[in-house]
Amino acid sequence: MPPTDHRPLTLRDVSEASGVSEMTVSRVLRNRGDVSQATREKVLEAAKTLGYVPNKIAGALASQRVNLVAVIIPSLRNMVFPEVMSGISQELEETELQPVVGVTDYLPEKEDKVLYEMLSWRPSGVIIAGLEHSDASRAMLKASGIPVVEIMDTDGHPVDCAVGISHRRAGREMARAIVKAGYTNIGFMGTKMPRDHRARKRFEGFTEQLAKSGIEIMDREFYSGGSALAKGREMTAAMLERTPELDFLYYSNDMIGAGGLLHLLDRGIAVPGQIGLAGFNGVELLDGLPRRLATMDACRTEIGRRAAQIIAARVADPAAPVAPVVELSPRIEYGDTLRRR
Amino acid sequence: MPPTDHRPLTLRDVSEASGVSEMTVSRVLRNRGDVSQATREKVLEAAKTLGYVPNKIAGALASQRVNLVAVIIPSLRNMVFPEVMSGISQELEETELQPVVGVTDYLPEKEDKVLYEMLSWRPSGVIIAGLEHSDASRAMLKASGIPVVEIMDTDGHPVDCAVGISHRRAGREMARAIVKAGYTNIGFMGTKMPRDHRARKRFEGFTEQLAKSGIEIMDREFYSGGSALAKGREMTAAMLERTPELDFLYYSNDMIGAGGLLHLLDRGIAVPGQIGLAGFNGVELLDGLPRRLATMDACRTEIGRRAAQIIAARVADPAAPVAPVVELSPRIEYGDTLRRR
DNA sequence: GTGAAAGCGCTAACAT
DNA sequence: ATGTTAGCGCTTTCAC
Repeated sequence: MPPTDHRPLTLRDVSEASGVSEMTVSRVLRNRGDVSQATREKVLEAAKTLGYVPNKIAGALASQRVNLVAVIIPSLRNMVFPEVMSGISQELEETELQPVVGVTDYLPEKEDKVLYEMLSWRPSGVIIAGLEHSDASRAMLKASGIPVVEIMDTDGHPVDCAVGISHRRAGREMARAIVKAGYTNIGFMGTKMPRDHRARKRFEGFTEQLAKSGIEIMDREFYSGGSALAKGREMTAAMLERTPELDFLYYSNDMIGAGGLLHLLDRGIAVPGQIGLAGFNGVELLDGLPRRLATMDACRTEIGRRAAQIIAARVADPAAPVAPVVELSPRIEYGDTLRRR
Repeated sequence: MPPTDHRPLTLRDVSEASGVSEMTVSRVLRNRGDVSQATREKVLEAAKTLGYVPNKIAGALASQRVNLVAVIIPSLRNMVFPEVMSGISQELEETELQPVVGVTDYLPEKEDKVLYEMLSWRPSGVIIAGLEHSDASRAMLKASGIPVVEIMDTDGHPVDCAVGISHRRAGREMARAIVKAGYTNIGFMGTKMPRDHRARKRFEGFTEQLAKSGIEIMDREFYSGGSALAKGREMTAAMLERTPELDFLYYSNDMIGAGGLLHLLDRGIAVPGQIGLAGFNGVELLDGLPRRLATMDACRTEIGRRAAQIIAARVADPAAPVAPVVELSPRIEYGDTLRRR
């Protein structure tokens, strides 16, 4: 076997193999312009037998167009983001655009880096989680001149436009429902992530609203690392030990809430009679637990869809009108752990 | 405000702003070659104040190098894959390489499309889930001339090389452990996914090994869609109704296994005394359930790491020696649902 | 319906 | 240490 030095095939190779000019080959491969049926077939045939794969790098440089949409999210391990991704993919499937994911691990420095990296590929648009970004990132986004949609959160000022829910409001509404249901001794558990602005805003909205009813959180605890389910169990056990008079536990996510629920059931504590529970996200994952945890849907797929729609519309027509902020309205799902009044 | 027509900045702009040749600007921005401290600072200053972001498309075309590694997986919604991704990211973090994800939804046609799409960006390597690909995909991978690592599975013949576990063996080993523990009336539950070759291979290995002990599966059921936990519950209930003499249930993944476990506990059935259970994957997610489900770790992070290492090594030195197949050895985790003999 | 020429924004290779 | 030249593989534009 000859030492096949792997020079990738070029348009020229297809051109020579088919006896058609590079230009016409290019037209056939992109379905652009009029090409006779005869030449079209010759070209396709040649391209296929050679195994030609077009070079998008050269194409993008020449055409100044890149069909990529940069999607920048904090993590893939929190089910929320894959679900947003699905919404985005579904919507972009109908277009020429393709999502490309970058992960920041909730680190602003990494966000800067990932964003810079992605922008250097000159994508057609950016979808980025959250409204809190470094000055450097905001500057890059503004200077990029491409459509930018900030997702998940609407409490703040987008660079370009935003699609999400108000986490502050979500926290307030949950507080209202809990107070209305007659609970007064309330504990909070969440993740120890100062960078998780959305969890923070929910917490703030929650405590503010409680304050309006003259209620203050009786106990709180934050965790990091490990299995959320197990942590929910442990934290709940510890908190009830410490503060036995609690009658409601609000969790910053459904997984730790589920852990808490399992602990209470193990202990034979009446839910929601003796102690009520609520989480956040509405993860389908948990359907199938002995009780359905009260929660609030974060509208993940819908957010992805809407964001993708905006990008697609702006790519199709840069002058397309865009609402600066699209705020979706999640509803409380009472499930079986928050009594209704 | 003048109608800022957004021509993105080029090297030339930085060159003019700093009074340094384009070539030297390029050198500074890439930390290549000797540049005096003075010019370096001038250039960095100019680039920063202008907000210049290099154009990787042009860079890649000129240098014929693209620091991207294509990672092609069936789904992001199955936690297995984000975990593999983490392993890959961790490992690539130390290099210049960057992972780019493509999702196939377990559809061969989509795999062809995604692969073609990614290869057209001329990545430095490909990491792709599974060993089963269309002829078209195998041909593309071979012709690409770049390192290709097929992951997750080692039962078959890789195009280039593979890192994973033998799912057939995993199925056999679980069968052996179950038989050894004295269970004989065995049921199986899994996903209705003819495309999930790894689940299929586990099932095949499982039944083959049982056959050697003269045991045949007594009942089986496959589901699709919906929450795995809930489905596990339902299927388990239905199966025990139908075939009450079952004393062991083997699930193709931990989520449905967990659903089954919750059902049995609700019903007050002794686990693993009356009925034993086992799943597959070793998802940390589930730590915190009332019992730890017997399972087998799929070595997800490790697989990602190893695959990334291979790509990185081959990019650094194309002649680097590579083992054609790296087979990791998952161990049975007995947990609390499979008695030990 | 098809082709030829110019150039997209960078970097390799070679000056100086 | 810095600059010059010639492309990378395509697409745009214009000519036929």
